[in-house]
Amino acid sequence: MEMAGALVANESQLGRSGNDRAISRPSLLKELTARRVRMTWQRRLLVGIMQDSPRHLDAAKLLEIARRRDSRIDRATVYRTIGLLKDCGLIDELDLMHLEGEKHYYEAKTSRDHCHLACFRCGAIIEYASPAFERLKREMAQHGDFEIRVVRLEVGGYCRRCRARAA
Amino acid sequence: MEMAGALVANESQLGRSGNDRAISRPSLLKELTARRVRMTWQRRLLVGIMQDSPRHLDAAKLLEIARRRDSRIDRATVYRTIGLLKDCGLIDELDLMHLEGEKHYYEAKTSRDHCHLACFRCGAIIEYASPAFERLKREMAQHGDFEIRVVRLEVGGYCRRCRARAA
DNA sequence: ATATGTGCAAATCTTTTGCAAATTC
DNA sequence: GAATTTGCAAAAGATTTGCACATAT
Repeated sequence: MEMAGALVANESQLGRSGNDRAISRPSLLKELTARRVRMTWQRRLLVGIMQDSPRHLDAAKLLEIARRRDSRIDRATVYRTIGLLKDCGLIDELDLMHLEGEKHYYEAKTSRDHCHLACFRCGAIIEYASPAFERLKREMAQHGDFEIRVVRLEVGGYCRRCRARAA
Repeated sequence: MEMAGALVANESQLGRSGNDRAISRPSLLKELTARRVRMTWQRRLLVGIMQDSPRHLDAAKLLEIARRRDSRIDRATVYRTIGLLKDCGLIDELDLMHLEGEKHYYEAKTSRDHCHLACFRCGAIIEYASPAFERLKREMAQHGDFEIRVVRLEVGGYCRRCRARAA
């Protein structure tokens, strides 16, 4: 009995969907202090934004939002903090199929990996998680004899709405 | 970031990953002429290199190799040709987990999609194809109601050899 | 007290672009 | 001959870095 996947979210909100359990996000701040990472107001600010943000942020957007709350924060700090969170494995880095430029997007790691379907036409980002994905990961780890730390599955194509519109 | 050794070439065993048949690569040149794309010696040269190359090339490496055969070729032409091939859906763009910098890597599209396992320690790139991957794609297309054009699955972690070495 | 993090500005790296000249069909 | 492609040089965009100063533990 093959269980199909779930559209986890549409462009913004990770939450619950269909008959899937909710997808949780651990507190980035807690995770950092648990790792005995030094805390500064800059890090608290940035991490707070990433935590709350409903959508995928790129470094520039993150800086912009942070600056609105405290203009003393610098671009370099944003990049350095992103690097820190990445190294700790607390956020994932995405390309979203480079729909607009070469920048990267970030999101707090969720309890279940999910992939991103990017519509070339309207730019919608659909998140998709499924047991088949988990199974594939398990298979790669076992059969490929590989200790998986990060997985990034991105798909480009056309969403239902755009296909209908083009027909 | 880290990255102990040099990027080991393609450690791939495309024909052996998963339990599958050999994977073929259609002739890029034929595909292009079939699409009535104008042919120039620059394009022939670049496409020939991509076709033959056993490993993943980035734009700079591609330019370097091309220049050895004809120094008149320009960096811009390389990028423009890559763009052309991408638009035609004849090559795939990879990040290989950004093991060294933000550049992109390219490979002629194969008859079956495969994913890339990148070892954070030794830099080896292992290619992995499997029916489970095909199944997942089918599921995403059907259940997510999405017309898939490009799929990119990249994994970062530690290969068997490096795990053994670290133990 | 000391190791670590930050702002600033400049540097680096990759990719893109405007335009006149060259090439392909 | 008209449309397209190229080389060149410069620009753009994203990210990183050196260093003197500030901050956290």
